[in-house]
Amino acid sequence: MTEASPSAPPRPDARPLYAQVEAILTGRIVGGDWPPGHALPAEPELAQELGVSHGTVRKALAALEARRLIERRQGKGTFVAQHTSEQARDHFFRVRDLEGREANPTSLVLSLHTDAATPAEAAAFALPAEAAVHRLRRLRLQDGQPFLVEEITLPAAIFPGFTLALGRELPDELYVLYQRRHGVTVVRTRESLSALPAGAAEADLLGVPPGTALLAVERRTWDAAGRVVEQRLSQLNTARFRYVMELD
Amino acid sequence: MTEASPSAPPRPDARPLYAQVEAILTGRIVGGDWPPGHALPAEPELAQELGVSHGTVRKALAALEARRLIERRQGKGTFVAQHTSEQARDHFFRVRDLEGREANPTSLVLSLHTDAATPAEAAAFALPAEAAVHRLRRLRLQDGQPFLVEEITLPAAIFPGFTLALGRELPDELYVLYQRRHGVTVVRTRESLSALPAGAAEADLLGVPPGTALLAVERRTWDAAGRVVEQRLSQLNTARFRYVMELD
DNA sequence: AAGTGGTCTAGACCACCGT
DNA sequence: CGGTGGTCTAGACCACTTT
Repeated sequence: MTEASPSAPPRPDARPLYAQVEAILTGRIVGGDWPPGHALPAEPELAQELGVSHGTVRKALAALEARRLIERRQGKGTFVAQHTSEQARDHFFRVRDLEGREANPTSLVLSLHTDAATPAEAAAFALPAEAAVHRLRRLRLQDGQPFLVEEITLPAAIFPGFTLALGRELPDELYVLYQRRHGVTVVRTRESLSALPAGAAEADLLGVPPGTALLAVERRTWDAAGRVVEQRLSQLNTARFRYVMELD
Repeated sequence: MTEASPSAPPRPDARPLYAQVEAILTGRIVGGDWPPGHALPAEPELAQELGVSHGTVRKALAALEARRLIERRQGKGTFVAQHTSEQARDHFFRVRDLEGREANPTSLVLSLHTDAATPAEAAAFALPAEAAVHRLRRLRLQDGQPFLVEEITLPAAIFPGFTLALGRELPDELYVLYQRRHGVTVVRTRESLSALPAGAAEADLLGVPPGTALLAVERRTWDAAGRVVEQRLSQLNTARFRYVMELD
């Protein structure tokens, strides 16, 4: 830790100590020193190693917990967060049925191939022009009924050799797979919602008349290192499901 | 504060001290002991009055700040939150233009009258059957162009004598008005989004062809005391504006 | 019993704001 | 300058989990 001695003259580090500790621990987690599920050192141990007090370590850990990078369990320890299907769906998948219950959909992969990024995609991902991206198109169904079409774009540089079995159901949430297979921990998304009439292809897939009003969700996704790691366009038939948001 | 003496036998209060302090302060704020904008006692003063340490008071205040019930300003003091137009819009109004800039709309009141709650409304507001509710219909415009129609329902018991000048622009966000004129502090909303074709009346108001896909937002609103204080249905033309959501 | 995270205290010092 | 909130420490004790 930077010295806090009374005579240190210029700029040790303008941020408070707990913020510095938070940054150090964030770096170790996103850098892979401690993989998902791994236990962090105990609080007194961290305090001694970093040369700060117990309380300062706890304040940093509280911030990491709020960002969902770690999980703390009394009596057991502190662990790097594992993305589980339930957590990922609960947190980032805002679709609920008309009674407010969470959807529990299955996924059908329609296509997956790799090609050159459009200029807009290259800009969004901060990639060179025409860098390789994977494009995934899938249909999500509840009780055998399709209700959501998604087109997902991933930079090949971040997801080398990304593969999925076509036409097969996906058991896990995609974000779990990103973490387990590619070390990508999703921590933030930004979504822009609009309403649009169903095109011929989407109408066919969703089993609705062309022109039916659909809810379009354009999502951009960031990982713990602050990189844009995914873009997706989802089109939702809101006859049986809604997009639900709580603000407080 | 409940005694924490080592010999207190049964259940003083299972919650941690800071949670008890938070509950006490919440009660004073929502009860009106300290109106919006009023300064709270200084931290050492609160600590002494409640018989807890400085650190415990600070932890409770941090929770109140996270809930946006108070604002702390270093060197000045801690104040009961004032809803300002900017804050209310920023936090609860998720509409942005296509470049991500915040909309800065004006409002046109189309109608305002009082009648009997529907059974669904009575249930939502926990009111007796056919209790009085105010119904407000308004149009929101940006640069003179309408883009949003809203129907707002308020329980008359919570908003006695609610009035607005018809056909006039509203300078302030409604939630500011709820707090200033009726002592209602909005702290939470839940929104359910769907896509639907524009009806004849909405199409006419928004200047779009009937059947145009609109984004429908059904909002339910709670105040700091946990009461449902508002329901509204907003219909948004997403040609120029989007509903934007950040999750992390 | 030992080790973990969770709570609480008492006190020091700093950064900012007003007079 | 005195008063405010913000940071940091050292240590005590509690609650929970595992051995």
